[in-house]
Amino acid sequence: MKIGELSKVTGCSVQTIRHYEKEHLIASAERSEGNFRLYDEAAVEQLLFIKHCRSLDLSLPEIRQLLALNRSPGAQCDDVNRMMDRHIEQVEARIQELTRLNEQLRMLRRSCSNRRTVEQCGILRNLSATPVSSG
Amino acid sequence: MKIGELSKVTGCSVQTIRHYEKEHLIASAERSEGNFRLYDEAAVEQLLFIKHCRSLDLSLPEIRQLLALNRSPGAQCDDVNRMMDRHIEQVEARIQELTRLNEQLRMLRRSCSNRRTVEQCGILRNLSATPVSSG
DNA sequence: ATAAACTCTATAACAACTATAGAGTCAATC
DNA sequence: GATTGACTCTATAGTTGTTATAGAGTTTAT
Ligand SMILES: [Zn+2]
Ligand SMILES: [Zn+2]
Ligand SMILES: [Zn+2]
Ligand SMILES: [Zn+2]
Repeated sequence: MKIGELSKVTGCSVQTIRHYEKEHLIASAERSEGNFRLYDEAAVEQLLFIKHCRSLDLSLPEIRQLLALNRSPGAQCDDVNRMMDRHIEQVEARIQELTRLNEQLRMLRRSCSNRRTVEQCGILRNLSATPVSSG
Repeated sequence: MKIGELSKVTGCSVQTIRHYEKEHLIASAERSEGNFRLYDEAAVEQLLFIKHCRSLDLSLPEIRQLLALNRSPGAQCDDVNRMMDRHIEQVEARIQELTRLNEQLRMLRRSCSNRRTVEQCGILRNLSATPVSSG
């Protein structure tokens, strides 16, 4: 299987696959006589694993760590858990941050009722005022 | 006022201020005899405006647009409103996305109860399985 | 005169891709 | 056998909003 087919099968772009190889998320593929990368089913599996992780916003270094653990099946999985906990924390922190932001944005948006000139625009006036101290 | 003082007063780093100048968010500062940038109170105001916008996650192009509108006080402020609406939409979309993500992460996290070996780790097993189709 | 603290420009790094350019490979057609 | 088209290769730059350098120049104080 050449890289184009792997791309179709997995839904990862060709460049992304090459990028993952350069970043050592997948092993360097064997090459054909004409220097084309060649892949097998194992590559499909691994790429889908990576894609799944990415869909959960895990970073490439985090995924690299998970892949390494996956390769040493005897190890304890405390490391995996710690990583997941930290990652979940960060996601939740980001949600809180965006939620606070959203409230401020909606409040700001309410301060303009269209059809005004910029001069009287509550949005711009509020943006010009000293920002709300936000931690 | 030189750039270091402006930085202290506004809380923007020196590099950030130079960056904003390059990106035309603030006008090119006048220079001293020794080629140092010189600022006045208006620069402080404008930088605080930008900082306030950034704290709301408005992008630099968006801020550039707001600043331009601010400079033409006769214009209608429909543009401002449209931008804010779009921005709010995006923030809310991101919140939803992260919330869904968070649920999946927590579910995944529950599939491992520590002290197991990686081989039996529910997290890694689930990550290896075909991802949940997520729109 | 010299040192410390500041400023200048230009450039690279960050994350995770995406998009080019320019060259090479392969299969099929004429 | 030459040409076309689809594919692949490497290398490089762009995305976003900073942050961090390097190496040089300026100002202020001692
Ligand atoms: Zn993470
Ligand atoms: Zn308005
Ligand atoms: Zn926006
Ligand atoms: Zn586990």
